[in-house]
Amino acid sequence: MTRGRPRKTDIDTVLDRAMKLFWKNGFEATSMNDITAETGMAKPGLYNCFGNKEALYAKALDRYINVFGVSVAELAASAGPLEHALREFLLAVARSVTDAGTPCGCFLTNTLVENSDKPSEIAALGRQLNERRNRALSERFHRAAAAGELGQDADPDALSAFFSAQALALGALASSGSDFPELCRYIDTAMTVLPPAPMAPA
Amino acid sequence: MTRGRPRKTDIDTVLDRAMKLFWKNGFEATSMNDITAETGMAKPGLYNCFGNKEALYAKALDRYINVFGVSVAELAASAGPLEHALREFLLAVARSVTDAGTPCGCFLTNTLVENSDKPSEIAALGRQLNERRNRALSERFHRAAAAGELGQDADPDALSAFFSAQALALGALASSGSDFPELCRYIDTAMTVLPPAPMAPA
DNA sequence: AGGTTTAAATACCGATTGGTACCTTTATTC
DNA sequence: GAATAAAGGTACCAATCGGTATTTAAACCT
Repeated sequence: MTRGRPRKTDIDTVLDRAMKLFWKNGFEATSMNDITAETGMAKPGLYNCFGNKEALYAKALDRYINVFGVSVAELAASAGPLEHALREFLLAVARSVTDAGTPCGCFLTNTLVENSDKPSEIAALGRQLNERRNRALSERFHRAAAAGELGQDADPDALSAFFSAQALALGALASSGSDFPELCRYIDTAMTVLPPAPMAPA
Repeated sequence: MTRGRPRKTDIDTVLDRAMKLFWKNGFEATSMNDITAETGMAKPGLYNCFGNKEALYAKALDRYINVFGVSVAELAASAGPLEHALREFLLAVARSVTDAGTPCGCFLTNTLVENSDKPSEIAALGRQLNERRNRALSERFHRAAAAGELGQDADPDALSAFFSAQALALGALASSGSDFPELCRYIDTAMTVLPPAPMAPA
C-alpha cells in the first residue's frame, strides 16, 4: 500500500510534541529548530508535512481542542442536572490546566492572549474555537431553561457566557501559579452563580 | 545642573511607548528595533537607560501596574460598602482592558500567560504583582467580614480569591474579543457571587 | 534486479535577533 | 575657549530566525 520510505515517527506523535512546545512557550518563543529537536523530524520534513510554522501551530491547536481539550460537545449533550454537568466540566478543565504531564495553563487561552491584537489567522482560529464553546454552553443553558431547571428570572445567555468565561479564567489562574486544589475552591465559589433549581411545580 | 547633552525624549515617555509595544505584542514578538522605531531612542540609548530587554520589560510592567493599572490600593482602602467598591474596581478593569487608546487586554495577565512555564525573572515579577493584588483584596474582604458586612457563613478568603481572579478573567475575555458592554454584563453576573449584606442585627 | 516513490539528512539562504564599539553632537563647568 | 560629561547615531558583531535546494536512504511495484 504505502509507497516510498516509511515515516520515522507517526505524524500525530510529531504533532503532539510540537503542540506541547507551542503550548508551553507560545508561538513566537518556539522555533522550528526547537520542534525538530523535540520531535526528531528535520525541518524539510516539518514543512513538507504541515506547510509553514503558522499552519503547524494551527494544526496543533486544532488537535488540542479536538483530542486533548475537555469535550464541550459532551457537556452540551449531557442529560443529567445542569449543575452536575457544569461542575464536572469545570473540574475537567481545572484538571487539564494543572496536569503535570502537560504544560500548565490552557493552550487556547494562551493563543487568544498572545494573538489578541494581531490580525493573524491564528487569532481568527482561536476566536472561532472559543466561540464554538460559547455556543455549546449557550445551547445547554437554554435547554435547561426550557426544562424549567433554572428560575424564571434567570438569564440563560448571561449565565452561559459567565461559565464559558470560567474556562478562560481557569487557564489564566493556572498560568498565574494556582494549583489544582485552589482551582477547586475557585470553582466552588463560581458555581454559586448558578441559581438553585426550583422545586417541581406544586 | 544636568551635565552633558539633554535627552531628546523624556525617559518615562520612552518607557510608556515601549510598554505599549510589549503589552500589544508580548515579550518575544517585540524586538529592540521595534522599540527604537516607536520611541525614537536608538539601541545604545535603550541599553544604557534600561539595561537589557528583560530589564526594560520589567520596568515597563512595573510602570503599567503603578501608573496605568487600576489602583488596587484604592480598593483596599475604600470606605464605603464592599459591593460598590468591588463593582467600581471591576468596571475600571473592564474599561482599561477595552480602552481604545491602549492595547486590548491586561498587560499583567498577558505577562503571566506568556511566561507561565518559564523560570524567568519576568515570570517572578508577574507572580509577585498578582500576589499583591490578591493580598489587597483579601484584606478588604476580611475588613468587610469583621464589620459584619458579609453573612456569617461567607468565606472571605474564597470570595476575595474569586474576585481577584476576575481581573485575570476580564483580561482574558478582552483578549478573546469581548467588548466593554459584554464585560459589563459579565461583571453583573459575577457580582451575584457576593452574598447580600445582612440587615443590621435586630 | 531496476525503476519509482517517498522520507531523512545535510547544508545552505537572506533576514533579523539581542547586544556593543566607536565616534559625533550638544550641553555644562571651569 | 577648553575640558568634561552625557546622549545620539552609525555601523557592526555572532547567533539564530523561518524556509528551501539537494542529495541520500529506504521502502514498494513490476
